[in-house]
Amino acid sequence: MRNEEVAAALYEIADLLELSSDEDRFRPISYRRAARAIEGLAEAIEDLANQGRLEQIPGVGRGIAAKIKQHLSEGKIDELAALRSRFPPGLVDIMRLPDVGPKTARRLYLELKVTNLEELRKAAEEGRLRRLKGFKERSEQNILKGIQLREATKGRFLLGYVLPIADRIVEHLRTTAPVDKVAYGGSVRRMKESVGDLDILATATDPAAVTKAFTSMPLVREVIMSGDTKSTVLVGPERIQVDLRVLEPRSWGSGLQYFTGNKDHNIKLRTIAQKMGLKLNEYGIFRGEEQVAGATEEDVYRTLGLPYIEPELREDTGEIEAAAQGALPNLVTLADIKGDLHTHTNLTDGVNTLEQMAAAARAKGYEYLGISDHSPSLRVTGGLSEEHLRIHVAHIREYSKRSPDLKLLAGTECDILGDGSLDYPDSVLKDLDYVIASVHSHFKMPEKEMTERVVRAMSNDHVDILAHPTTRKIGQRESIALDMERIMEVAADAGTVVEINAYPDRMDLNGPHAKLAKEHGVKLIVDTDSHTTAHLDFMRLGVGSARRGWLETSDVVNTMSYEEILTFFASR
DNA sequence: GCCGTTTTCGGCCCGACTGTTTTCAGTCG
Repeated sequence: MRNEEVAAALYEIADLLELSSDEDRFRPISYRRAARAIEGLAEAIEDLANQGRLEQIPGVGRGIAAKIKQHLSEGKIDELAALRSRFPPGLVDIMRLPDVGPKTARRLYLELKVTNLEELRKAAEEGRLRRLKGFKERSEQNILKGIQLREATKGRFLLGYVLPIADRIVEHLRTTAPVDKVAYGGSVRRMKESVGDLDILATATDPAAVTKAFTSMPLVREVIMSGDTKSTVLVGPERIQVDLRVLEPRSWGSGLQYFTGNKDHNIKLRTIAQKMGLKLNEYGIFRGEEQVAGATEEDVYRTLGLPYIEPELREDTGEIEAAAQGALPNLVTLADIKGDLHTHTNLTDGVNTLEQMAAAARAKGYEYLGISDHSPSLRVTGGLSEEHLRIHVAHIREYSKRSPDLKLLAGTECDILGDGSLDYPDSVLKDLDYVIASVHSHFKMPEKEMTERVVRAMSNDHVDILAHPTTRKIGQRESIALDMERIMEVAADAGTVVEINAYPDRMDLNGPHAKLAKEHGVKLIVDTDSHTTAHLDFMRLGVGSARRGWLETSDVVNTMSYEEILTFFASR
């Protein structure tokens, strides 16, 4: 599947078109729409191209189809190459800073000769930005803050992006290399929402052959080092660092444990070993020279007097103590999830129809799917008017009635307006199966005001779920200023369900916040915020966050059956 | 560049907010 690669090229064309002031402002929109549709395809773009079906993709017409074909056959697109030659490559990075768009990026380039983030930082630090018309000291500070935020996540990648790559590499080695066992470790295995690199572990009798298979994978862009048991490569257009360690079978468990981390968790385990007169390292647990454990992770933990600790808990935030007391949670799993309640259709900013979304949910084996399209104030999403919502709801109910297996719930993702009021009147909200409320505007309110705003929304009796509470976008936008303790207190009091939004750049709430919610007795829901059928797969990421938050099935409302969850919302 | 029960041309992504503005351009969703 080269879908992501094609989508990336189209996104880049869109970015560069925006920088060209002489361009039609609708062209970038068209390219982005096509790129999103291609990302969401279940089929391989190559197959569609071969079958002459590219123009069946929504948003792909003759022009874009031709460019896709050129990309697939020649590995380049003439228009993209031409656009690239017009601007320095760093300009797109500048354009992606918060509060900076194409116009500002272009001016910074033309008027200050700034061509990348580093030069921009220098210009801001030297106070040169404020010389520009419309810029003051405040704008300089904002830009510096934006660069800082970007750097904090520099070289880090979204779990939602890396996890499929990890799966592919593991699968590739399993099928093409002489490995006995192979798995990924590191922060990916702990389901951290952003990860710096990828660790692959394997056992094999012929380590050199595994290393060779690893370094010659099609995905590899550069081989950094390649030894007998340890090698490092960079993969994909983002050049993500992937390390491979080939272990002896008797060290499989200890190696996997060691490379899963995190560091603090490992240090604590080694301390425990030490106190027992043992030594723990990546090769096993040793008493003197003698290896006493290491073949499996269970083996390692058991030898230290502990039950197995799930990877998502290994952050040294109390899991080792809980394990010692036999008080580890029985974590929720992906298989426990019976439905997804935060999804969009093409009536607002989703790509697929209601019927397509339902079919995809059915294919996942869900009992139910909730449709929650946007409310009117989110104009660009085509937020539904009251009248359109009523028609939509009727359509959803009619589908559900005809469907014996998968049931649909009619909901909304209703905007929380600046004053904490909701974007639909109560008379509309009361007729829905459930109501999701969320913040999409006025992000920069001070904490007190913002907290009161969200509290007011939660206090509306019709609001069932608070979606993506912090509204952060990883590496792009800071969390809004919220008193999270207060939010959780109010949620517990009002019975508001709080969402773990599994969309890769949101992952909101994150694990620690989810844990906080649980400690307040708040119920949570794991939702994908799907805008295409393919996005339903994000559930796995959200469940990862739930597990990082120590959540059990009883904490997560979409582990309930259809009847149970209907009753649950109706009784609130 | 795409698209079509208002259409093969002319709309589409509009309105609010922000910061710096003196009347608004740029950004965001």
